[in-house]
Amino acid sequence: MSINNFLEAFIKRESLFKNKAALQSSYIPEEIPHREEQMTLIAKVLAPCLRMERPSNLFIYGKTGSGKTLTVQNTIKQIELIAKREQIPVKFIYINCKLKKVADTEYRLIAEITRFFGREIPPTGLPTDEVYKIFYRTIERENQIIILILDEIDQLVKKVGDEIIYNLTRINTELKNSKLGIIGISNDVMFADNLDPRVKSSLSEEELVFPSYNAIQIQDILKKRSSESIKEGVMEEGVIAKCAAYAAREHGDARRALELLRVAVELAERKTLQHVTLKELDEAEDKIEKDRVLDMVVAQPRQFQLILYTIILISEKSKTESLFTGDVYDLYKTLCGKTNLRPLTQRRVSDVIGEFDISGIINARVISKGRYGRTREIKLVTGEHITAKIKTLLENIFNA
DNA sequence: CGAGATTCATGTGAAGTATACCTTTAGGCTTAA
DNA sequence: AAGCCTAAAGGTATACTTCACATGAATCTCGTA
Repeated sequence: MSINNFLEAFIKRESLFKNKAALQSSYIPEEIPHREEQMTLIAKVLAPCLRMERPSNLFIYGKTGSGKTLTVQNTIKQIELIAKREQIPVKFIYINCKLKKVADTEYRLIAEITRFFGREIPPTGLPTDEVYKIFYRTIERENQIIILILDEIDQLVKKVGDEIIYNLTRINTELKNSKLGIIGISNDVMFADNLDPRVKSSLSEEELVFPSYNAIQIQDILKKRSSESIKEGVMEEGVIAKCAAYAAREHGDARRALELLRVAVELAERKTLQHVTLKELDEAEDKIEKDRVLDMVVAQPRQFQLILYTIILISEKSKTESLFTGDVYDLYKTLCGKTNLRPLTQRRVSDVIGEFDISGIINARVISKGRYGRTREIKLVTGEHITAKIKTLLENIFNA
């Protein structure tokens, strides 16, 4: 079939979607099922800002895909609406702390916040307290309430310590015109326990836990969203139930379930099918995982990619045996010679492996082999054919 | 045989270095009066 | 003389290196039964 034919056919064929946007992760639905309680609490905590009072800081936990971000955003949207109508100067700033090169250090976080007020901050070069001063001045220019939402705050604190949060909460004492409230969102339930008690008490003046969804609730969510976004009768019997079951298996991650559904329909559409069957669902699960990992790999710096490549090579050779930092480093060094890359030190490589572990591409555990020293035991966590995909991808990068 | 010492390979923290980028300042040149 | 541009000076954050010490269980050592 020529491309032209394909495109013609594509236009004539009816889409299986009614409103695809409703399945995308950026979509904020009008209603969030099973989260009424949490929404009211957030609203109660934040409400004082409509009277120009500083709301209590709020700390939220819950596993990924339990609706934390969505619920917060929805509540904010409503408050913003009222604030706008009543001309109350409330400003919400949402920042995801996980994003590399955006908000993963103290400097970058403050710089990023300040950027929300239209003030450009150079990527490096200024002293950090200078950036703080710019931040003060910018928000003090006008009388306003600022609510700062720090998503995945655990990642940030894990990397640079809890002093930032302390500084941020303390800013209020120095502000005259404006007021700052903080909402921290964390996936890690244990996170708060490792905080400095002072920081902890000031951050979690109010606390809120999002329980994971169970299978029935997920199914509920899926039904609701799919009726909004997908045409009637497209989903074959049992597909949604299966989709919910997949998600429930993963501690009730609703985001994942919705993505699964979307991709499954997309796949069916691409195959010019009229219905989505369980087969597409399985393929979708595979595709999502593959895309997620591959995107992550592509985004890594060269050195990181080469280290990952080494790990894949070694784990291929010795399928069952565990592999250790030393082996990786040796092979990595020789590969560096071939690729014309200056090898990093073992110290650094050790850190890189640690970072891979955090990002979830590999699994690295520090073990002691007794008489034979101490090292990290490294395992790939991706499935075999995905690993193969990564490998060819990396080979292309290094041959080019 | 078992408790304690030893050992190995690398984890990990602190301090130092290179690089890239920022602001300030001091010329040096141009321009207008 | 005032204004503007440029380059050097002095400063910072970040990624990485260097140095030095910490770790923890398998193995070894040696005293004891």
